[in-house]
Parts: sequence; C-alpha cells; structure tokens
Amino acid sequence: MTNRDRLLGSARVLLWDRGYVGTSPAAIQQHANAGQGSMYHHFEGKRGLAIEALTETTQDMRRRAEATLDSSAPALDRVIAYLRLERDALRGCAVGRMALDPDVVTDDALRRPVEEFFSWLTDRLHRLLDEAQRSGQIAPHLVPDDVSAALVATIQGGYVLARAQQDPRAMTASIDGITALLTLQER
Amino acid sequence: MTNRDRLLGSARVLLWDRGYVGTSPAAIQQHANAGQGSMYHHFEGKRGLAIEALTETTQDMRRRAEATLDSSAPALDRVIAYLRLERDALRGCAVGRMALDPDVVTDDALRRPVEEFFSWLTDRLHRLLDEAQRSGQIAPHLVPDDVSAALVATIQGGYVLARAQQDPRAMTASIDGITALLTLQER
DNA sequence: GTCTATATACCGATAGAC
DNA sequence: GTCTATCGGTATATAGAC
Repeated sequence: MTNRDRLLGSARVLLWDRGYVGTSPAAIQQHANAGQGSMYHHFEGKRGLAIEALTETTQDMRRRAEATLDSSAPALDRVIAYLRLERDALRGCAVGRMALDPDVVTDDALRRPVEEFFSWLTDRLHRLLDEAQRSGQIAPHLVPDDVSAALVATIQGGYVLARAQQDPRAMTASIDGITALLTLQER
Repeated sequence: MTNRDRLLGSARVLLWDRGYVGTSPAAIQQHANAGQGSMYHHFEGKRGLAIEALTETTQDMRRRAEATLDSSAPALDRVIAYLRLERDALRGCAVGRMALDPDVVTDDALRRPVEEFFSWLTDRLHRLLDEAQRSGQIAPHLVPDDVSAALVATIQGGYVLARAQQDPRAMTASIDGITALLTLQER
C-alpha cells in the first residue's frame, strides 16, 4: 500500500471516530506512519484530505446500501432488510457524525459528500416505498417522502441514543420500533 | 448578571453550536466578556464548566418537555404534541450533539447529563405509550419500549438530516413520517 | 516522494499582582 | 474576583534538503 493510500485510510478512520474538528493532521500522519511532507505532498492539507476521505467513505456506504436495496425481493422487504443491517452502534455513523460537525456544515465542499449520501439514500427508500405502496404493502395514505426521511432519521438517531447511553441496545430498540410501526398493517 | 452566570451561558451556547472538542476556553471567555482568571476562579477548567453547562441545558430541556408531556390530554395526543414541538433543525440538538463528541462519550462525568436526559425522555414516552396502549390508542402488539426509542431517535436523526442537507424540511418530513406511522391505526 | 526543521497561531492551564 | 503575564504543548502549514 502506498503512503497516499494509508493516509486516506487513516483519515477515514479518524474522521469517523473523532470528527473533523477532533482530527489533527499530525494524528493522521502518525496513524498512517507517514511524515508531514508526505501528507502535504499528496493532499492540499487537512481539508483536501478530508474531502477525499469523506467521498470514499460515502461511496462505500452507498455501495453497501445498494447491495441490500437492489435485490429481487418485494420492495418493503428490501427496506426492512436495510433497516436490519448490522451496525456498530457505539462507534456511530461515519457520515452522520459529519453533519453535526460545525466546520463541516459551514463548508460546502466538505458537506457535499454528506449531503449527497443522505439525498441518495432517502430518495432510494422513497422509491421503494412508492413501490411498496402501489403493491399494497404499506397503507395508501402514507407519504413515502416523509416515511423515508423518518426511516433514515431513526437509524441516525439510534446512533445518538446508543452512544449517549453507551448501550447498543438503544439502536436495536429504535430499529425494532420503527420496523413494527412500518409493518403495522400486516398484523 | 454575574461573570459566573455569563460564563455558564456562553459555555452553553458554544457547546451547543460547536460541541466540546470545538469549544475553547478562550472562546467562552470572549463570548462572556470575562478574563481567563475569572473563568478559572469560578470553575475547575473547561471540563468542569462544561459539566455544569450541560447539566443546566439538560434540565432546561427536560422542563420544556415536561410542560408538553404533563397535560391532561390523552396519552397519545401528548406524545404527538411533543413530536410537533418547534425545533431549530439547522442548529441541532444541544444534548444530542454531545453524544457524538469523542471526548464527551469517553468521560462519564461529562456524559452523565446526556445519558440522564435521554433515559428520562425515553422512559417518559414509554409510560405514555403504555397508557395509550391500555386505552386502545395504539395497537396492542407494539412494544412501547421500542416505539419510544424510535420516536426519540427520529427527532435526533431529523437534526442530522436537516443539517446534512441544510434544509429544515428534512426535520419536518421525519416528524410527519413517524407521526403518520404512529397514528396509522386511526385511519 | 519523503524527511526534518521551522513558523505562527492557538490550546488549556497556572502565577501572581491588584 | 478579576486582570495580565506566562507556560509547555499542539494545530496547521511551509521551507528546503535529500
């Protein structure tokens, strides 16, 4: 692995665990076993490296979601399968945590990958819920746009609760709760 | 207002907007118009001040929630009234954001007010959902423990989505979505 | 491409005068 | 109680040798 690749990987790990304001270039260099010169040769600085790192991370997460959402199962089943994906609740979401970082939200280039990931995800779920509604899997009066937002929000909030209580069961409870509400009509 | 009070108030504002790792003692002192000596006279340091500030903030938020949840209306109506409270979606939640801060989660004294607030809130909603279930307002097979977690998570995730997209409508969509799911049986 | 040296600013805290 | 001075350390970046 090249120095550049290790720097990117280390940035992804540290941004995930400590956020943007909590991650220093020196910490990234140490984690990657690279010197300052190497980092500033390959990247414009902390910000440039973070933009690349975030872009990679969101692309990975999108691929992972697509693997679950693009199946041949009925639409609602695919949505629920996505809700039920295994998540490291105590670690938090690598993308969601960036949305609460003050220096990320106020910087369009840094925020773009975050925004694009969530826009894509809610839209993807939206279309699946449309399909589920057409085939009678969910109630006709539900607004897929609102429900898809609620689903993504529940996952993100599940991370918040799990970390606040230092107990991953807060995440599973949240997911179980929203799943039960979503499948209520099938009781 | 005393210097001490202004320092506390400034800490609350800055912790809300920039989190713990993103807030420096110097920034608090400037915002409060107080010198270093004043701050270190009244508080043990950044950490001690933050613990007091967070405790005050969570108490305020709890009082605000209680004002809505402790009414004479039917249980489910009170829960929905809480979901529908006005929120500054783009600013984020003063408590929830702390749960994603690496230096807060790993420090029990700092995390305690955060944990206690969410424990209290989910428990309070849990009891209201129990009551709603006994009176037939929500389906008998729902697990109030899970649903209450999902409700709180949806609010917290609504903040994440709104900030990621820099659009407060992501919050209202999430709330509308979860509300529709919760009241599904009344259609 | 990578290294060390250096620069300027800020971090969080302490010292001691008033 | 508040102020200014100061401290050792780190944040982020640049310079220039190799």
